[in-house]
Amino acid sequence: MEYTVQKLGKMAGISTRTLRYYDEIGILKPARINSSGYRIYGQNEVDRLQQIMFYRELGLSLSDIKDIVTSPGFDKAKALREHLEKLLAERSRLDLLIKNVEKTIAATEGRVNMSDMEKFEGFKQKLIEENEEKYGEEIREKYGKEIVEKSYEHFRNMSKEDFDRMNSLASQVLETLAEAMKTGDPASPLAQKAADLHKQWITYCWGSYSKEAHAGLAQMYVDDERFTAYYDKVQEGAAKFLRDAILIYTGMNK
Amino acid sequence: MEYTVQKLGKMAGISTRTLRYYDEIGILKPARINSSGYRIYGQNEVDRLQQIMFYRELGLSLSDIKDIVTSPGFDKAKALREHLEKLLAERSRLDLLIKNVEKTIAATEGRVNMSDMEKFEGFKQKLIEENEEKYGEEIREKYGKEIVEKSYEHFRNMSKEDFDRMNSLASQVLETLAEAMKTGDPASPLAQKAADLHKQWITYCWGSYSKEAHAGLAQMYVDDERFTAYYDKVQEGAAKFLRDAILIYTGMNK
DNA sequence: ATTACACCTTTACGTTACGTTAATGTCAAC
DNA sequence: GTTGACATTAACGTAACGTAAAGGTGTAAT
Repeated sequence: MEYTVQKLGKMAGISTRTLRYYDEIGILKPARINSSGYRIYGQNEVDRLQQIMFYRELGLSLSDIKDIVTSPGFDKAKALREHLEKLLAERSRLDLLIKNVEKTIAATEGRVNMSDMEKFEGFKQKLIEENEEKYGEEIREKYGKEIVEKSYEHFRNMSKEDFDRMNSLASQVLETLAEAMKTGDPASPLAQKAADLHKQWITYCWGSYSKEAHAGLAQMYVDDERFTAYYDKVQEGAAKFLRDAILIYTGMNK
Repeated sequence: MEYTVQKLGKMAGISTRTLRYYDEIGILKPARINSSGYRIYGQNEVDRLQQIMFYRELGLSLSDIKDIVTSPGFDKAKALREHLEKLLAERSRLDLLIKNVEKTIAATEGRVNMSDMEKFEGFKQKLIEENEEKYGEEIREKYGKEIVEKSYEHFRNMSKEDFDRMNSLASQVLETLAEAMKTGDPASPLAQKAADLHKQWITYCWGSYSKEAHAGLAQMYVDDERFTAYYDKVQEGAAKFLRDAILIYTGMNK
């Protein structure tokens, strides 16, 4: 049986370009060239191509494969062992890369979260200021700028552990809030626990605390839909419930 | 502080060619070009180069790095996660390659052993023929060529299981021989068991059996130092002991 | 005979991240 | 003025093909 490039290529599942390339580098030459210059392959070439494909699947370079298939007495086992060494070295290199990339991703996501948080906090501070305006000049004068400055400062100097503890507190708030809502009572011990956790969380965030700001923030959770959405993912009405609990907690409900 | 290509290259531990290339692909352009056409880098460029080197160590392509360092709002975490995906895929590919190469090496070495065995057997047959000449024409006429032909044929058609069983028998011969030698008596049951195992081994090797050939081979174990060495690794005198046991077993000792 | 279409050919650029000449210009020192 | 260490651009080479481009061949249908 004789084959042209395309027939042989289809048999082996490779392109005609590949066959021409293999001819070019002398790894698989056609049995003969016909009068029109066409490459004609025979059974021997099919066999050799199968060998080539086999070694190629093992990831050997064409140069190595050439040595193997062209010199009959070639030490194939040695070539394979050397190839294996290379593969193992490459895998070690990859393992190291993967570890480092994973570490970097972790750090980067930390940073991204930090950065998002920073934005979030900045936004929050701005809202607090706006809010305090509603509550009156005297409060803003007393806490406003000071809190903002301290908060920014605090946030920038926050350690990884502080950050983790802060996030942990944030989830605890959500969890406790979910439980507390089953009681339906913002004055219930569980609801007050949620308010207390929320206070701790604020303290971590801002590095300082004041009832007024706390109550102001709580009101904002209801007034600003962006916050409402955040807390209402626990359950509908969660933002309102938390505000009520905090107002009771801070004694600002009277 | 200002740097020329060489100074910056030394700082970062890279070649001047690399810096020119980075300029060419627009990943790190010098702060300015002086009147002689020299590239002059400043602090910003040092910082950017450090970033580039960092991502390069994580194995990212320069094209990806370019995106990261040239557009400030680029989603680095996403790029890293995608990169990680690629790395993990590449490692899976490597794992598969490694497994296949290991399997191939095992098979190849198996084949090498087969081939070595074949040579060994061919050599043995030759010796048997030579030996039979000593024992007389009539035996060679009767068994010689026939055995050789059959043996070759048999060996070539041997299945993997046959081969494994044969090797298993070979080790059993050595084990039993070691035990038998403690008795010191080639006529002892254990020594006769060794001789019997050896007969089975021969039957597996040759696909046929004759007392004469068996006894002839046993004598060879003593006469030819290559065989002597093989059996004497069990203990000194093992080849001689085995020959005596076989001579008794075959009844050729009288 | 012409035409269409599938097949064949060679030549050559593009891919990645530079290494390596080659040919040539610049700067500071002797 | 020359030397030697620097700088420049231009160019090829690397691995294993993919992808045109430009053109010849084989055969079946018109």
